[in-house]
Amino acid sequence: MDLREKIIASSLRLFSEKGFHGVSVQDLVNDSMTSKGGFYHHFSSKDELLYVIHDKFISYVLSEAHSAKEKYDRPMKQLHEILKASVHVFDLYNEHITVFYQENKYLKQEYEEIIKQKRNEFKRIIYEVINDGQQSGDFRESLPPTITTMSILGMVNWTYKWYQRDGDKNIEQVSSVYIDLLMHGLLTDEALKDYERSSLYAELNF
Amino acid sequence: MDLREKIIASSLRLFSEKGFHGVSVQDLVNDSMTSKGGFYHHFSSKDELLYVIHDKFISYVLSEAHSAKEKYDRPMKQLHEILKASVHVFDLYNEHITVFYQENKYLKQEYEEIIKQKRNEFKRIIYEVINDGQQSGDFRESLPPTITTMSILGMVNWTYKWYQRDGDKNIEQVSSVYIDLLMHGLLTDEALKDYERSSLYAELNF
DNA sequence: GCGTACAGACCAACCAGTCGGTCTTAGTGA
DNA sequence: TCACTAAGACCGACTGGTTGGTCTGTACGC
Repeated sequence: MDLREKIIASSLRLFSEKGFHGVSVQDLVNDSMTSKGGFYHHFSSKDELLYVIHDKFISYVLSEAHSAKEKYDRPMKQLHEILKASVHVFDLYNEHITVFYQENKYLKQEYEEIIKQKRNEFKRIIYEVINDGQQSGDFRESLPPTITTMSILGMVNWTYKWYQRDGDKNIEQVSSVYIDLLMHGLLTDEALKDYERSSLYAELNF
Repeated sequence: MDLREKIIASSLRLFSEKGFHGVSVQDLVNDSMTSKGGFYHHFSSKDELLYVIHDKFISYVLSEAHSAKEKYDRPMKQLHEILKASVHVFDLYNEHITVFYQENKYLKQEYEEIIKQKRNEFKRIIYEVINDGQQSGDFRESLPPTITTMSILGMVNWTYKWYQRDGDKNIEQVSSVYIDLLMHGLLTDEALKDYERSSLYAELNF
């Protein structure tokens, strides 16, 4: 692991524990066993480091969401796959996500705009699936798609506040509950029957 | 409005906009048109001000949740009422909540413990309703109550990230969607029929 | 000998909190 | 009624400590 990665690893641990403002560049430098010079050789500022962490996570979750969506044609199945993949990311990038949601207020405007765009794209993917699903008859039409999108995002994103890798529930159990709850919540009676007959339902892990 | 309230009002606006660390005591003092002396006459530290904001919100939401729960005996109806009341608080205390969830990492330990206790009590109320409802047959038993509780909390709490008082959706529409989604997600087929026949369902505002 | 990777002393800016002081108001006693 | 006192409310210059970032080096591979 080179120095740049060591600094990022230290910052992830320290930022997610004490917050961006609770950790000084000197703390970072001590923890990763380098120096101020070393730090500023790799990053132009403390703010850039914060941006790098943000971008690494959001870019990853975005690519996962895209490929999950492309895997199926039917909205019901797309949603299943997107939920599964997005929640799984919380297992891999738990610390990135904690920093992402805790400290995004402190991103400098130039960085903020790049991140915002990617975050909106993620939102758009889910919105489209909901919308398509209402048109195709998978999802109940009485649900307004904007609020529904935010409900789903809330349920999923909140995971970072309480989920622990070494807790008594694993991430597949978590995503199974989200999927089960949301499928019952969203699907029409007929689509729900289809869903419960499908292989996707069978592989849920309670 | 006395000076203490003016300082709190300024801090709510500035903290929720720029974050706790993005606002200095001097900024606060300028905005509320007082002085360092005035500030420290009313608050022992910047941290105490942060605590006061936290406590005001969490104490309110807790009392609302308690009285919502006491209003009915049947878990299904208790949940309906708790969701409605909790989401409504987001309309009243939007700025408090933003500060609460954004800056709770930076609460000093002495304050943190008081807040944590109240937050856990809120969690416990929902957990109990879910648990009671599974025993009474209102809620599907295949859902693990812990993860289910956190799913609900996530959906509700995330509201602060996107809801705007002057947006095109009002808070009753938001809570109606949450309630509709969750009732379909949680209730057994029979309980759902009961629910849709009830007056609570009739008053939902889509 | 030249560019890249890193070291660490140093600095200017900022910030939470202090402290000596003023102004207002309420109470008291003659 | 008025002089005096005490206390609470508020003021703002000042301080000690911390922090992000800079700058002058140095070691080393090519």
